[in-house]
Amino acid sequence: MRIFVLRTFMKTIKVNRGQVLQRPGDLNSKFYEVKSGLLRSYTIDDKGKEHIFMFASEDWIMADNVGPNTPAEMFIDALEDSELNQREKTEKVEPENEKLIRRIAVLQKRVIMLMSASGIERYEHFVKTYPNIVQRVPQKMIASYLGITPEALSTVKKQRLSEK
Amino acid sequence: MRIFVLRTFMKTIKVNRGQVLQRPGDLNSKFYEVKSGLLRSYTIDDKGKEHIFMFASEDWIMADNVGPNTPAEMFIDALEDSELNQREKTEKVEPENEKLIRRIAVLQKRVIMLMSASGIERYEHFVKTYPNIVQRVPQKMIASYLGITPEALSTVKKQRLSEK
DNA sequence: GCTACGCATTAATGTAGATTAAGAAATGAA
DNA sequence: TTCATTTCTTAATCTACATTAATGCGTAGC
Repeated sequence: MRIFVLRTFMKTIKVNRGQVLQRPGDLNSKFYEVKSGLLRSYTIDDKGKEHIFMFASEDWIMADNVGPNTPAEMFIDALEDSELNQREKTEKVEPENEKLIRRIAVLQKRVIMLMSASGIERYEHFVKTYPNIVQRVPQKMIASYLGITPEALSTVKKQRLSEK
Repeated sequence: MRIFVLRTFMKTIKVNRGQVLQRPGDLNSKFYEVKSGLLRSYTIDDKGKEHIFMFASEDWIMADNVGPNTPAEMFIDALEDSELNQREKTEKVEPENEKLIRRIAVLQKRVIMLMSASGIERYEHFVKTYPNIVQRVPQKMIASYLGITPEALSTVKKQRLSEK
């Protein structure tokens, strides 16, 4: 039993192989439930390289995990002719859900960083995002979080410093 | 307004720096809301190397994202003396939440794999987990999902094959 | 049936970061 | 404060994977 009556503007749509459903920067507040076919989401980094974030086949949900009315981070397109249920992200969400969605957004960013950014770039992103954590834990734990060795972090930090 | 009255056996606890709250394999069905202090979760790979999955400071929630009554994947310990609200994962969850939690579990696994497994190991895990996807997309997209180049995947697959 | 384009494979070479090791600095316990 | 332990830095060497490039293959379109 649900308490919120969701005014869900659900629409069933058919898309062809190759069709793009979302581009980075779009204020697309939709997500897609795959009834048949196959979708993919991916980013393109500064070097022009594609990084696939996820595939979604039958019964999976495909969404760019950013809030509604936040510019999209990723491309979404169809790898096969597909049939989808399209819904709005703006459906009322409970506060409990909101926390989970925020956690998914953090993890999405983390995966993208791990796949497309160098050690020093991940470090700089971390420092910007969690400045308070940086001051409270030893360097080697930050290295461990970033997926590099403390030695590499030390070396790479010095290099970056001397460049400025 | 919530419809489910959650019988939440919430308990406020204090832990000292260094104290371990959870070990891999534990059937620990608890999660922790950090009131003060700092927690960390991490795995140890086959080579004995630590990989920090997340830090949780004030107002963050620390949880090993596996279902209740599923053996834990990670260590959780305190990096500072901390005060925590401890709750049970077994609180009633809505089906909507359940989907989100499953997605978080998938992402958690993905991050751990990216940090601690080699390309070929990630490939083998992917094939085992999504055998149907493997057959439906070109190799180069699987490589992109895994975070390696198609060339590397091709080479490494051949090596593995000749070893068997 | 061709033709062309995307895909897979292979090999040569390059590089970010791992590993190892040793000394310096910081931190914590007594 | 002192001693011991952990953490950080630096440097030399090593390795997994990236890059580049060339070749052959499969398949969709003509």
